Amino acid sequence: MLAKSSTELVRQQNSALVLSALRRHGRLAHTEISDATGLASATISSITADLERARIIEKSEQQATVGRGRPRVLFSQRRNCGYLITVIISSDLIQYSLIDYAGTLLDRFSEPRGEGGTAAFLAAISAGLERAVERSRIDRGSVLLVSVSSKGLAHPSEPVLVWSPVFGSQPVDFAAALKDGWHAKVILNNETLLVAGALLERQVKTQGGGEPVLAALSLGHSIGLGIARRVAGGVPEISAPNFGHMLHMPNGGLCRCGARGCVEAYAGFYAILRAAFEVPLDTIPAKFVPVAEIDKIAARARQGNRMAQLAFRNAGAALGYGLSRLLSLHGHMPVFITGPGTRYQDLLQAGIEEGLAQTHVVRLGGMPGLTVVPDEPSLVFEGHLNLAFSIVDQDIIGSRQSMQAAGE
Amino acid sequence: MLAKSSTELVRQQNSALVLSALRRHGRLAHTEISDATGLASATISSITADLERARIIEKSEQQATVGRGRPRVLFSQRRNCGYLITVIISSDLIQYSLIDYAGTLLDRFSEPRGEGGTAAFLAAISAGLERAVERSRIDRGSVLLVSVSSKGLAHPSEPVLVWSPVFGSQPVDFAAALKDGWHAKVILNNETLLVAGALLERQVKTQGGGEPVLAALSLGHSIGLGIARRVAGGVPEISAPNFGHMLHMPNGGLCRCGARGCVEAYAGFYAILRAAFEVPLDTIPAKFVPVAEIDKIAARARQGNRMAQLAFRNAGAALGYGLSRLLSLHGHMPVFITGPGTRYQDLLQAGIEEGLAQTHVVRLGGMPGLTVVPDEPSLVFEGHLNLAFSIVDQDIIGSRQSMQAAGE
DNA sequence: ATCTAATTTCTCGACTGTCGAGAAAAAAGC
DNA sequence: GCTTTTTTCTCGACAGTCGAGAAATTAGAT
Repeated sequence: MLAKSSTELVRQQNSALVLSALRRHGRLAHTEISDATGLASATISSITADLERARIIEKSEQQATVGRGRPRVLFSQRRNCGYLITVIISSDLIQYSLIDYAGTLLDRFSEPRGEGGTAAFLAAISAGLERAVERSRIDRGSVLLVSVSSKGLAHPSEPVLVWSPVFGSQPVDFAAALKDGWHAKVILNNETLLVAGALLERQVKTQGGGEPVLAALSLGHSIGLGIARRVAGGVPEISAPNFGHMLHMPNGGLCRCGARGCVEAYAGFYAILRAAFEVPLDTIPAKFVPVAEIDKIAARARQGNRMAQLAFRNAGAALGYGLSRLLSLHGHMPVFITGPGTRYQDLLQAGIEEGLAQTHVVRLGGMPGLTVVPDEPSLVFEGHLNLAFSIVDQDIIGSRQSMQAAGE
Repeated sequence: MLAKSSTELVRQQNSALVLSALRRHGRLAHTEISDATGLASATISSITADLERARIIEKSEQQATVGRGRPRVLFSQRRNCGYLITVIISSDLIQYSLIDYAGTLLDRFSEPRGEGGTAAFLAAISAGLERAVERSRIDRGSVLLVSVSSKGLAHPSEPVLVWSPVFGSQPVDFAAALKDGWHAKVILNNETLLVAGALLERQVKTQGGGEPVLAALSLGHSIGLGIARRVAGGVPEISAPNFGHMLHMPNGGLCRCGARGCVEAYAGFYAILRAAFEVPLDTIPAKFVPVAEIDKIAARARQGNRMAQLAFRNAGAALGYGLSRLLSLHGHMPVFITGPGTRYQDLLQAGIEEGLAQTHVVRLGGMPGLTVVPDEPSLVFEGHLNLAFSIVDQDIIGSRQSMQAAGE
């Protein structure tokens, strides 16, 4: 069923539009907002007045005026309107970042990821969040959103990790990490989903468009994939399919997930290690492989060692076949490769292309663009900010009380 | 970028809401529309008055009033507001249906699909369309939409068949089938996409909800797949990925598409034939296999013939592995199996389940629901109507002239 | 035959929103 | 000090939704 519309929703939508223009371009003047949003000047006056009264945005201190005419009044988000904490979970560390409403990074620290079960893990995160607010002397209640990312499968609507390399199918509910005194909403997303979102937003910013859809492939100990698509409504649609554990080969090598023949069981770091040393494919996979170990194999491969070369080539082929299936089921799209595994791109490339080349989609639409994007951590952080602020802004605008009561 | 909103769009949205309620439930009274849409009674008055003035809806002739109180006034679409033609292309026939704006089928006929290239094909369709309007003495100009369906890959936005079993990658632009005097828009969709859309709408109607996503799998000479998803906005999102030509097995059997190892090259009718007779897998596939031929193989399989059994089982496995990949990349969802191939479900089932069972998604989310839905043709037609009328209604409402000028 | 209750449709005024035009503000140049 | 230029702000017109209650119309009671 379609949703009904009303004049209030119109104002909400257009307020969101103003706020998102401010996010994208930073400080803007009245006229600039009007240009960016397409709304009439009078409408901008009305909306900015509302937002200012609600203490969501503020007029920046005057900067040196340039050119003649009435000086511009720049608007920007009120820094202490609220805060955002991002929690980036990787295999060995948990990184916490505190960001104010204007998007400025206030604090960042990492803590080693301890051993133990999900309870201990959640307790550690809970402590980390407490530490984050205490270090900056910020009221817990003013944290609007905690944005968590991890590898693995996130529940589509709840902040629950449905499957992860570390805890398997034992669910982890991050909502439980917030104790009393916190009012923040908690969201959880797959890491590579955020990367895909960040890449799409970068495209919008630089080319003002470009292809409307892309995939991000993260190579490392595990294999991550995110898809981002610009869709009619305006809000991009991002998802993180279970690519790493899609079937590559029936009855194939044993994977960390317990299944057989997953893509990861051929292309993950542990799989490359296994293949290079000709360990039987049903060997229980290594919990963790230091990058140095794979570097050694890569060095041998680059020196001509056949077995090492084959390990990378097969890994590439698993990825290529997997990508060909991705393109078959999601349509043709460019692929951006990121993660620690990109340093072996020279050894993987041939296999990837071989795997891709056979399929009908590729024969029809051509080889998809394969671009290596090295700096995964900043993409993840960017993705966090994009997604988190769009949610925070939506929530703030949605709660009409804040817009009206604050005006008293 | 988000889209800007305005009060006019609000009216558009709500008018569409009223029209879609009318589509779903048939004739409705003022109060019923209000209940169905959630709009205030006064708003319904205003909108229905507009639509009536624009000659889009009309008050039905009074029917026997029941119960006391002021008698209801029922609204329904004005039949001759415009017409819709559906063109359903199958391997041997082309079926034309003429439907009025109220959704009543006025005429239907089929013509054999001739030989020849794309030009001859388009000319035949052009003639078929002419015949459709002439038989019912309808003005070409009052046909609002021609909705075409076919197997194969449709262009995402244009009515162009990008790949089809018959014409291969030679594109067919159905817009060219309309000559002078026609103002209709032409849309083209994959047949199984329409099936998926129809199944989703049926779920909405009966259960008022149910799972928000499903897949339709059509088994026949070729393999079709459609995905339908209820999404926040209200308009369902339907797509037809290139499932049949997704890679099933690297360097596998030759497919009609020219690639090797496609799902279809193992699960299509010609593939079952090839496997049952132990013809080498790189044999050029048969253009067309009569169902009777496959029936014979099925009979032999049911009588215990090993080779025939294996042919079906391998076909099932190709489908099962393919579906497991679908679930990996699109999330867990129930699958509805349709098409002529459903009559061999008993022989395919085991293979399908075997192929599905191995994967991570299935181990996590359980075996997906597999439901056989026999009557594919009516699903296709239903899908045509759903999609076509939602577009027609949108267009009619969108063209503001019709709403205002008609009031003179 | 008339009155009352029930039910539905229609209308009015209040409210919220967008927009265009032009007034007001404020700095730079002459 | 006046003019030009540029930006912001304000006003009134217009479009839309909503709640309340009036108007319409029938069934049943008296």
